[in-house]
Amino acid sequence: MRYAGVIVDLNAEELDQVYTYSVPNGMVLAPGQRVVVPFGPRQVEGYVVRLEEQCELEPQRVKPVIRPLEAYPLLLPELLELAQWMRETYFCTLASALRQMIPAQLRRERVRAKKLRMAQLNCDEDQAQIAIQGKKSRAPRQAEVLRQLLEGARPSAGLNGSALTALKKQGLVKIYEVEQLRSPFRAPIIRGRQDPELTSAQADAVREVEEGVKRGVGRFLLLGVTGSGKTEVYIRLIRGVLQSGKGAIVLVPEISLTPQIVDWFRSRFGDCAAVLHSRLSPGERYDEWRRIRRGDARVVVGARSAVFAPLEELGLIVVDEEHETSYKSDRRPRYDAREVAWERCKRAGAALVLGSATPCIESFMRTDARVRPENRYQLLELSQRVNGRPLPTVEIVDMGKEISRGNNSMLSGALQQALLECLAEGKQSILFINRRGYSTFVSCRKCGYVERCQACDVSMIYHRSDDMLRCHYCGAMRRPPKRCPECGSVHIRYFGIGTQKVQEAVQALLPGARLARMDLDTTRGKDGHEKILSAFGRREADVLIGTQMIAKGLDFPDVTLVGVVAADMSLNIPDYRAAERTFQLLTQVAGRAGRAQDPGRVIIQTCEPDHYAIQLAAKQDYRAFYRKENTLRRRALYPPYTRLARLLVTGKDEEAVIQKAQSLEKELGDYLNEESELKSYVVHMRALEAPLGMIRGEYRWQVFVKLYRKPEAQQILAKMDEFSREQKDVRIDLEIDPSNML
DNA sequence: AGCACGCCGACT
DNA sequence: GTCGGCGTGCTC
Repeated sequence: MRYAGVIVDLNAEELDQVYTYSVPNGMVLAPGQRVVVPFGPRQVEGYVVRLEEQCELEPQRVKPVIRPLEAYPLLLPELLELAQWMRETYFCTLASALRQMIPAQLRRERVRAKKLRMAQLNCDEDQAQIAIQGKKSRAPRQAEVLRQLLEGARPSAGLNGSALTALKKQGLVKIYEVEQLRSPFRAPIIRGRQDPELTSAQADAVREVEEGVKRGVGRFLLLGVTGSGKTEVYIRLIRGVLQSGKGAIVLVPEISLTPQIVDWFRSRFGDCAAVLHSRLSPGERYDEWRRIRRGDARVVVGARSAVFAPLEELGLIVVDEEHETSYKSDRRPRYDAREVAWERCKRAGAALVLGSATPCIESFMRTDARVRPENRYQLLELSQRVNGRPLPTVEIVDMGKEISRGNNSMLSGALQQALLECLAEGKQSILFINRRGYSTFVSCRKCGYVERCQACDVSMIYHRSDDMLRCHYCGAMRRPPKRCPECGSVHIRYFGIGTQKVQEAVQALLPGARLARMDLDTTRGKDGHEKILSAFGRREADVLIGTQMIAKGLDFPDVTLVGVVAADMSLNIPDYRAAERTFQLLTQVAGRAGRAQDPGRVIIQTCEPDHYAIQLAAKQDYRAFYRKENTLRRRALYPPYTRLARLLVTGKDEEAVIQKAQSLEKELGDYLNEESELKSYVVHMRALEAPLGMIRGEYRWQVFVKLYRKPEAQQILAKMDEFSREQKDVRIDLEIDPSNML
């Protein structure tokens, strides 16, 4: 008798164990295969994790496997191991880790392979000829089908009809089905695009990775200024991996997975490339996944979850723009794709390359020679733009001085001048506003009253298009007041900077210019994002005005001017990463300018011209920023020197939320007193109202725990996770080093 | 996670 | 009397 160890596909703590089933005679199973098993009074899907000859349980307790769901194992052994690691690291059930590794629609059989019915002759040509003659008058459809099959064509009609069934019955044809893959690629492949010659710095980086891999070094951080050609390094590394018969995964932030990027990868790797992202239809996603699983596609480009792509022989994982927050999952399990990538690479003997112009502080710290070798990243550097194009010149404009000079416009004299020149020269410009929302709020000039959303406790934003105030968080709408609700004054002022106000100011300055605006409002439709960018790329607009979302993306060769309207907006939010975010944003934005022949010009407007994040972004000096920021983090005991864990308590009942947060603090304190050796790993602990005390009508409190980064501290995190389990009245969510502290 | 069982209150 | 609310226990 054979037995199968099965993880049932139910996400509950009590069920997070291996159940043993007997394998009926004649059923062939392998680890990684999905099965249907009886479970209590019903049937559930499960994953076979191991096969055994022996079974410790009494025979009457063991039930047989009902059937396999597929004829082959969906999960590779390597991914089964990875799921085990995720369970321990992210405190999730094995079932929920395994769920990340297959297309979601596959569960409960909501998606199937698309089958194409095919027919082939089951007799020799002479017999077919005789049959055609015999059927010509009595069964013309059958004769036609046979004739087409004889010519080697797929019968054009009647593949599902009675003619074919009749032929099959007579034994003249065989009917079979093949899996038809739904390809998500729209454009035909443009083949034969030549790989360009590498610069010497690019070639060095490629060589260093290849040599490092031979010496057993597995992790690399590619620090490359914007426009230095990191992608070409990735491509060359992938070519090497393919040559050795292995495959590669390229992770990119979801926002950069545009059809252009996808087509571009296709043009370099042809059918060998597969793409996995959220905009694929369930069928497309399943079929791309199948192409990878079957080994037909060996280069996978995708967002976060593509780190689980079922490539059997993995040689390389690339994480592009590694500082992006989207690599951390915002749902349970809250995995970090960069960590998962490394664990997977270790098991597969593959190399991991993280690339960015502005790596996150945590990552860059690991390039330090003092870091233990098993945790260290080897640093690779591309410090020049390709073709020796200069970095754009960056000017910082002090907006405080502008106001004291009497310029109340949101566009400084320098920026106005530059916009005029840029338009006169027939070039394009980009204006960047780095925070929707925080901008156009309504306030009273007399008493300072600001209109706020009652449900979310943030200032409401004025939208000129429909003359309404909107809440950025819950979408609530209200008419702006004519008089101040506090003091009755009529001096209501629309304060701040939004994309619409900038658009109006620019239109007034450049009446003939064509403007395009890009923010959450104008990109709402399907591919809205895409449409605006490609229109701008086709030069259908002279000035592009937008938020965050234009900081990344494609090269626009005709853009010679980039203006940052208010650089300090993201600087003053209560988050220890505010300076890092601002630096990253400004550096990325500045990199948009002057990517072709013309030197670029960047103008940064700010009220804090001396802030190091702004100064060093202007100089595009990542290393200096790193040194400064690293020192501050060490002094203030912030990550990477510590770990921040927070239990976020949310709920509609304010009293219950506050009480729960405070009792959590107490329970955790009691636990630490019991396990006194753990206490020394805690820097401090506090229950506080969250910076955004209310969102969508729910109150928010948090218990913050700052821990030293020691393996022993994991126990404290496990305890906190235990506290975060199902509660009534409130919801509790454990986040570790949250990417958003609000 | 989801189903059976069981114990209580409210009704055709 | 019976229907159905949801707390409790169990699943190889």
